[in-house]
Amino acid sequence: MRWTPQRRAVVEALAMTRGHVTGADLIERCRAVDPATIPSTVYRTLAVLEEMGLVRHGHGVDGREEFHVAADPVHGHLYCDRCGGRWEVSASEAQAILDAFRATNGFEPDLSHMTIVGRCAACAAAAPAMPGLPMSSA
Amino acid sequence: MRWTPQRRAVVEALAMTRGHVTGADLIERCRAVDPATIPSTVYRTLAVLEEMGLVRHGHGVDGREEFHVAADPVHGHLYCDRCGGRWEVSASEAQAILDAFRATNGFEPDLSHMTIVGRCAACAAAAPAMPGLPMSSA
DNA sequence: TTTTGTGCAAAAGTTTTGCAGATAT
DNA sequence: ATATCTGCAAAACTTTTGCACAAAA
Repeated sequence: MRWTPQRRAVVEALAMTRGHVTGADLIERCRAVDPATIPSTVYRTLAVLEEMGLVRHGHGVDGREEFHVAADPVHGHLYCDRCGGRWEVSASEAQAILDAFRATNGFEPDLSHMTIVGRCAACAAAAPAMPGLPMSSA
Repeated sequence: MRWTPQRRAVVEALAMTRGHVTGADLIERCRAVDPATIPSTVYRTLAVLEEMGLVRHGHGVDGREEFHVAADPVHGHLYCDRCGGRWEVSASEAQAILDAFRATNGFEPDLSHMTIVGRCAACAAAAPAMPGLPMSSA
């Protein structure tokens, strides 16, 4: 594994991010520093970093990949269907949720991988999703 | 709203599907019946049907959209990171999970929207994900 | 010096859009 | 009759790939 300026740039851009970035975002951020940044290099770097375990990815509401440094404290993402609000669930808050999954079928979810879509408390109260009635989707 | 042969075809293809289909899949299925099927028509039809509440979409492990008829019994999807296995969680099985979310922050997740990635019971036992150590990703 | 990574350009794949002509109602 | 769809073609976007050249070790 070679430590090149390009890889350094990607890692720095990533480290400078609180939270997640899409590939396209990251390219932008790298370009802000070095306009000569090449997309394929960024994606290839991300792939290498992920293989090394330094970076991980999840998916946002729209399904696009979102990258973050693996060292980040693990947390889940919630997205409200109705108001568009976003929340984070810390690992400790998620404990009960993980337990519920485990109890149901022994599955150990990686809550940080996929954004959880649904209704926040306020919106659920304002417009409860009726069984059978669809929620509007992202 | 006009009931055209094309829309009928999309709805029929969708109804004939047990479970979920990606847009591309659905186009294939329609083409099997009518080779003249046009992608944009299919996507536009899906958008209309979703607006009408007849169709809903979620996201697969890779983030791609997956469509299903809204009348389908609601269920969640689990995907194991390690063995690639897939499981479904019925609405009733998911009850405890929903309760856990609710208890944590009042959020009402739509478990059918996003595939939950993690480790199945067997894989978790075989190779527990160490805290801080990344799981390999999809 | 040799292996590994980069730049570039092009492709792959899904989904969207614009517009003229067709069609359901 | 007319507002609404469809077909077509092209674009928008993200991500991937092939290959010759460059550079890290």
